[in-house]
Amino acid sequence: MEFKKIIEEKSNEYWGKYLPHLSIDCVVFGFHDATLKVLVVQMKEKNLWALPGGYVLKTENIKEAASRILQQRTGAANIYLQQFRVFSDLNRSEGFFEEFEDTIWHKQRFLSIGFYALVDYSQVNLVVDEISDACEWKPIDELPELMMDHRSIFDKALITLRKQLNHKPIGYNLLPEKFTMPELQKLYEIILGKKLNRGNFYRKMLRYDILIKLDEIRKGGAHKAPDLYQFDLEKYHLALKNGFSEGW
Amino acid sequence: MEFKKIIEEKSNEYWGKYLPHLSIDCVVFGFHDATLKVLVVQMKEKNLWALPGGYVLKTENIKEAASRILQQRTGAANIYLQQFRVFSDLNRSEGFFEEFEDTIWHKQRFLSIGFYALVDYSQVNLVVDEISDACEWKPIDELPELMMDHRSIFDKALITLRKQLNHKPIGYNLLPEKFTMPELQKLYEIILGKKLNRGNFYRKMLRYDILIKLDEIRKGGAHKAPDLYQFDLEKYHLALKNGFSEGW
DNA sequence: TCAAAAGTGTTGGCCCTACACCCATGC
DNA sequence: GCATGGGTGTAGGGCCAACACTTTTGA
Repeated sequence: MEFKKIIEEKSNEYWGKYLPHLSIDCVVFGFHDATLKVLVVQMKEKNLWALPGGYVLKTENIKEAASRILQQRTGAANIYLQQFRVFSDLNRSEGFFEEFEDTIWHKQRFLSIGFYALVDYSQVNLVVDEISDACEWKPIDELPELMMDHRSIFDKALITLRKQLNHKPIGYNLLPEKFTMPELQKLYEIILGKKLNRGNFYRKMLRYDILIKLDEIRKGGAHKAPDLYQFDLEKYHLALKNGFSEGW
Repeated sequence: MEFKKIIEEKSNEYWGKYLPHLSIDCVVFGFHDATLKVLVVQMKEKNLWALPGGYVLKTENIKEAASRILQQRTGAANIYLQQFRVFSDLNRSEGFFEEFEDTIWHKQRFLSIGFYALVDYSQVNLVVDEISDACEWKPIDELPELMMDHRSIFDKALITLRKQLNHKPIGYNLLPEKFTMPELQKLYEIILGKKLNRGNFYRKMLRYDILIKLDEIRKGGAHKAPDLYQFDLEKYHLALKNGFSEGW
């Protein structure tokens, strides 16, 4: 079906189902191939990229809404979610649905609640929905141009992620269950945006006493097989309560 | 006029003026008499205390809304404001306006955007409005019972304030222009909830290089007159960009 | 044999805590 | 003289950055 038709059809349904004026946009981070990636969707016929988002049912709270939106998009449940900011500028959607009637749902003034999400890249199966042409992971330094104010939503999410690295279980949620020390270091380096010294990183991580060294190693790669670790969840959450010391 | 009458009268006006389902609640901090205080208002006839709050005009963004709400309440403009969280639980207002018609503005489901505000206590003139009996500063450890989920809004604000102490101009906005080193230290101790060593605090503050020592001292008190300082705004904001090192 | 990973050692420096001591001064 | 404030000294410890060396091992 044509984009305009779909939007018009949805409109009536949405007015009854969702809270007006309120949307949710998600910045979904995943880590793969030593790269931090973000989920973006391409709007049908608009040839424009956007952050995955949706609306808040009249019968749910905003975290449930974000969770539902992402489950539809990724197939994954129990995604780690943090709200980080409300975007409320009057002109944030500008003339985006100009060609539609004023009574259409999408043409309201929307305030958007920004969530960032951390997912295990390997657990995600992307879903392309009715109003999008594509749904893809993009490296954070190769993001396409995003519609409306989604670029600044992303920017703010990344800054928040960086600040919370020592206070939230970010490593745990972005990495697969088993991972190597170089992978963990790479993740930290990307989020912080700077190189870290290997030896010092290794010692500091072990000193935190939140990792369990497994009896396995990762075979198959070139060179020496790296050791595998996993988080000691109990100690990890205990450490997060206090926050790790800052200042890398 | 009677509380019920006022509410009913406001209702029609509000439906036209404000965005539905959305409210703003402010946790306003002030520092006075070596005590961190919070602004609370007493609801008329309800004998219940609440955080000062309001709604978002259809023609303003949320920061403008919070600013307007606080200006009406305190007479002060240019108040330092930070949004920190959206509160969206379905039962957060419970049966608070039970005795009213379902169509009344106040009986909607509200999502509330939490702001914290930092004000110079000495610059504030409190205003009691139509639907409140009182508007008072209360020490943070002597807060009265608050309506709805306002207690948890306050709790979250205080936690946020503590976390942001080294990343936002919190000292600057809570203190008068000129202040003494013991006052500054007291403020830090209260926000952090622990005693700090005087000599070390003094050296650390000076090392930051964000204070200007004035040629005046505060006469009149008992004992030795303490030196007065003010913030070097330029250096202060520069330092905040990077964030002071954590870990008191 | 080469390259990546693992593990360890060392150095100097900074900052933190804790405690202690000095001086100044208002009442 | 006493309480408060201003200012400084120091000892010990922790962590950090930077650098360097060794060992292990898969392809």
